[in-house]
Amino acid sequence: MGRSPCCEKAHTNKGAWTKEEDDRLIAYIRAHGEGCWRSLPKAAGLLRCGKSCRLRWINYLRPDLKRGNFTEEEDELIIKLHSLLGNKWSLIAGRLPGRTDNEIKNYWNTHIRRKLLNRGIDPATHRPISEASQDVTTISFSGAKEEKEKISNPNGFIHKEEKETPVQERCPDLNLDLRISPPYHQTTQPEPLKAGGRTLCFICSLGVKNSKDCTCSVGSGAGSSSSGYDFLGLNSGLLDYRSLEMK
DNA sequence: AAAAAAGTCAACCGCGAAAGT
DNA sequence: TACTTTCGCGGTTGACTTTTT
Repeated sequence: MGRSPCCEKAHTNKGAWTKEEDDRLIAYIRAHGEGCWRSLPKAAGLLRCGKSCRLRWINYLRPDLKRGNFTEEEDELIIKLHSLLGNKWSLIAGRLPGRTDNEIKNYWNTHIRRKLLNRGIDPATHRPISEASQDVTTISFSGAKEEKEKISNPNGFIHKEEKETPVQERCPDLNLDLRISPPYHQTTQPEPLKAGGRTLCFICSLGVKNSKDCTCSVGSGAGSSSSGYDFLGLNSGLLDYRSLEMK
């Protein structure tokens, strides 16, 4: 079987977009809106695959993009959100108007990681590096472990003992590769989060705008991300970690 | 001034989930 | 229910720029 390609690769351009291609894409989306990305290139007269068009539009051409340097407030928000959500860049981007997941991901990898390391904080675990290297080991999740090993052994050398001795994780709080739900059987609808005196469903608590999965009707229209809700309970401490079950 | 190294970021790739049939 | 198609996401690459030697 296998997955069919999203477009005919033989007849598509790759690499950097030209001004003309940008103009065509902008003009088409202005006229017809964002729609079927698969058919868009042909309809717009572009020799690009739909995926490429989507990416170009979302990450670069969208009129509501901010661009420019990140502010200190944005930095701190990204760090906070990353500590809660991990590498869920699209969710993080959803909380930063005008920023894209790709932009935030790049910014994290180039700036914030270093910034946290300079502060002595492990960017993977958001804990002090000294603590992380002493007694915290992520069990059986290679990505997180490799990250830790990189931090504690910057030259890449890994001690055999460290590598082979499983150590119980002391504070397994925010490794979002895990189901961070306690043994918990939900027989009825989970109690929604409350923020600012209003009730939020899980979808809205993550800042997902206009989701069809929204059960509280807050996410649509004027009430969502721009209204100053305390998403994730960052400010109010209302975060219910059971609601952050990721996988 | 030139070469090498490091940093940046747009774009690509492959996968999983959702939607459609 | 099974299969196919499309979309969206996160990881990675590589071209380009900037800084250092």
